[in-house]
Amino acid sequence: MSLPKAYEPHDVEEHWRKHWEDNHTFTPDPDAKGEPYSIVIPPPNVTGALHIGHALNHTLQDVLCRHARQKGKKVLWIPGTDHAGIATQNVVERALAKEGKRRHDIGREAFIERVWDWKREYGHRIINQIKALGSSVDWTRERFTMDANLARAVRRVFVRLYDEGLIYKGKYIVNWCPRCHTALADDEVDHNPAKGKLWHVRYDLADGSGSVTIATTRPETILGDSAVCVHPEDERYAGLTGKQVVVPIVNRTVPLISDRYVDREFGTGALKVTPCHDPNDWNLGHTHKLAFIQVIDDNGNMCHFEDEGGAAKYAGMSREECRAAIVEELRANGHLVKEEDIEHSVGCCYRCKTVIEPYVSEQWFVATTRMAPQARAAVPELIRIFPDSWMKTYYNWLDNIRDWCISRQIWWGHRIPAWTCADCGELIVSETDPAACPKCGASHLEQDPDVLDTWFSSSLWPFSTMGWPEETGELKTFYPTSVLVTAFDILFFWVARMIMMGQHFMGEVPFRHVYIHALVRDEQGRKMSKSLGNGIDPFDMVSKYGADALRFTLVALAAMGRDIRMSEPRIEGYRHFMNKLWNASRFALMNLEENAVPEPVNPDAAAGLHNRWILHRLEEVKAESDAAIESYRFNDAAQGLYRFLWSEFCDWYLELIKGDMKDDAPADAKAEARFTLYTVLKETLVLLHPIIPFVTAEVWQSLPGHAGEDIALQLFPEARPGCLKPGDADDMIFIQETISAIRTIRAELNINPSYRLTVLLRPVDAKQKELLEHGRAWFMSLARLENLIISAEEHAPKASASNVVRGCEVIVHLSGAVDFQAELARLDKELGKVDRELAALNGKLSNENFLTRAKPEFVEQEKARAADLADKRGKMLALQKRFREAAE
RNA sequence: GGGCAGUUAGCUCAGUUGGUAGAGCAUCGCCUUCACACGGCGGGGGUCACAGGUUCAAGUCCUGUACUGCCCACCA
Repeated sequence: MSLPKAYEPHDVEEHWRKHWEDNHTFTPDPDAKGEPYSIVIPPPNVTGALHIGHALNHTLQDVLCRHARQKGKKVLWIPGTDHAGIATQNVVERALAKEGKRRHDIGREAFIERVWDWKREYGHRIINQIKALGSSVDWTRERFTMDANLARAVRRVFVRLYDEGLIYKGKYIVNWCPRCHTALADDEVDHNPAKGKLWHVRYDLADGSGSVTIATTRPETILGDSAVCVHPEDERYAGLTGKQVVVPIVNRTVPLISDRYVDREFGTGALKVTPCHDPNDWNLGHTHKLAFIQVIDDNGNMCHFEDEGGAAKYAGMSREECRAAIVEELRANGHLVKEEDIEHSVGCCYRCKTVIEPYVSEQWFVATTRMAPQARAAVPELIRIFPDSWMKTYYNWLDNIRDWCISRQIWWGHRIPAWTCADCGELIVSETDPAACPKCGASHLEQDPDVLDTWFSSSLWPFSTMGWPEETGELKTFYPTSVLVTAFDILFFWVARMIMMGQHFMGEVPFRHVYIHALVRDEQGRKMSKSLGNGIDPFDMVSKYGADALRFTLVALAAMGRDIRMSEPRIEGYRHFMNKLWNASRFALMNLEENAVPEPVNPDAAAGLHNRWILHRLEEVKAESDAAIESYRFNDAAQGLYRFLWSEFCDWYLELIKGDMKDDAPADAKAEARFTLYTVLKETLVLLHPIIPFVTAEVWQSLPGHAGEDIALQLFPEARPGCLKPGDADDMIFIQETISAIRTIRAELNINPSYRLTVLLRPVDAKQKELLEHGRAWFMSLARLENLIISAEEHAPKASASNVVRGCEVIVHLSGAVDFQAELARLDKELGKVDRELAALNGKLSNENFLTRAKPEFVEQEKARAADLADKRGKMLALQKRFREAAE
């Protein structure tokens, strides 16, 4: 079987994607043997597109899953998508807007149908993108957060929590988007800096004894004031608390209170309190039992209120109009003391950028304050977070948690399973749609119009996807999942809530590990975003460089706890690695007999030093890459394999066996090299497969004896402890160092690479001599020699260039026009290095404290090094002297 | 304001119990050597942000400073 000269990913990937899907390769049997290993995918927005962050997220999970399969585990990786309430609704609303319609024009049912249409049309796109990356998910278990089964789980959870008092309905001041007509979670509000005005307004004391000046950016809320508040220790206002003040315009008499919340430094140190229209004032209103006066409605307009002081004229105005009008009135009646410019931040709807309005309304809540302690206690005993620096962040959030507002005033999502009886007002919360009021029997029931926050269904994802509330085999086998892989930005919305729900409904945490990976940034370290236009589309990259190149890049850069800076040239660079692997494999195939598995030899007893060396290194690399993946050090795994394959296997091993592969080479040497080549390549392919599944799959099935096989089903190679031979490996490295020394001399003296040199090696002892003799053929080919003399008795000719490697003098005969200057410069440079190192070492060794207090074995090691260097220095000085004489 | 990271070669970054500072890319020189020019061989390049401290020994541990980035809270 022959492979094309350069790796072309496109067809290869297409073939294997289809193969894996058609064969249900990644559908586990829950009853099979083996330890279970499971992951649920963090479901991306169904109508979105995967960005590079998803590509990283999915690639890391895929590495873990493929690796776990290799370790004999039964692996379940569940794919799916999220309905993403507000985001999706917005997308569809925008599409409607193009037809000149708004959602209210077509009505709730028709609108929801439109969203489903949209989902059916665009849901495939994201699924195809997951497939393009090569993710080894179980496609037979694909889930969507609005699936019927998941909807059932949502209702079950809602009703149970309601019955237990952990879900309640209450008035609360929420972040309200007057345009979207929905409450927003705190984290759905963007804080944008804005230029505004700070108006200083005088409030007269009711007893006429003076006044207090407050500062506000929102004078329109004066209409809803129910107190003025100062800091209890503020001398400026000492003695005033407890008095009454008169709110301008409405002439309302309200108390002057004190609270430590007030910042004395800001404005005038006196704060007007509007409990219905500011979250902090809401808290003050409750602690000080103030009046709650609503003056702004759900559209952000001034609503109708009691006509105090003729204020009714403001009703119906927008917030902005009213603000201007009130400022004018204050100016006119002399209450406006000062107007100053101020830079402050304004909360805006994260979808539509409308300024949010704090608004008191009826909402549903989950009492997460009560669920938090148990979720907090799960870390780190039951759940380990990697890297553990995120634990503090997790604790910090849970320690400051507030109840979770779960109702959203939109249409797309899980509708709240609560009904109100139109006749008697009874509130009914039920898993199934009730036919009649259980209290009065009437059938005029109105379902709550709100839907649940998207994260509500997401928080059930680890068990809802496995069929809960049924007691399924999946749940029994695969819950809790092994690890959750996610970016830190949803640690709060999602991870903590999954933990709470898992503990509450499954009696067990939803995952054992949480691996928090990096954020992918651009070359300048900026977050990739659509608005900046600096995003790298992962699928452009896949089509240009192949999925493996993209995956390898992401994995190689995924150092724990650090962001990734991504750029296209980097991916292009790693594509070269795919090609290198491809060509190394081509070389192997050319040197193996077609369709014939090499005759096995005992790898523990290989005769060739090069074979013993590469087998030794293979064992080390196996252990290292295994350990690296198991401890989420993805970059270590990728870089270790990169180095082994390129710098050791290709650069040295393949060159070392070329002699063995010649027709006239001894049969046993050829057989041993072939088998070793075959073994090392095969096992390296398996080690690389979790990171680069496609190219490894393609090469694997072209190997003799593996036609038609799927590398995804191969087990992790067994350890061969008998192959670990550090001494032999070191001997091989000595030969490599010696070859490199000759090459360096050649390059630095500008001797043409094709010119065949004569070299003298003067070994320090018989063992070294024997070793060099063993490597004679390698010296001849890899250093391109005409003649090699290995003898301590032989002396260097005067016209020669030299170096010393582990005491062995390496002497290159120079003939013809010798560039004396070049060689002298080279020797000086080399000696300079030795001198500097030796000086540092001698300094250390003459330090009494070092000799007495450092670990003895370390002192010994340093002494040996010093002796080696001194020996090298002496030899080089002698060689230099001889050369100088020749030069004169 | 509270908290968390980071600062190592031109660039992007590794550096796991303190013990000779590394990789990839880029750069320079030589080479169309029969797997690969998406290649081979070789070279140059770093006061490990700064200042102290602990230690025989600090990129690594401690304290402080500066700068950068992020998270949380607040901005009446």
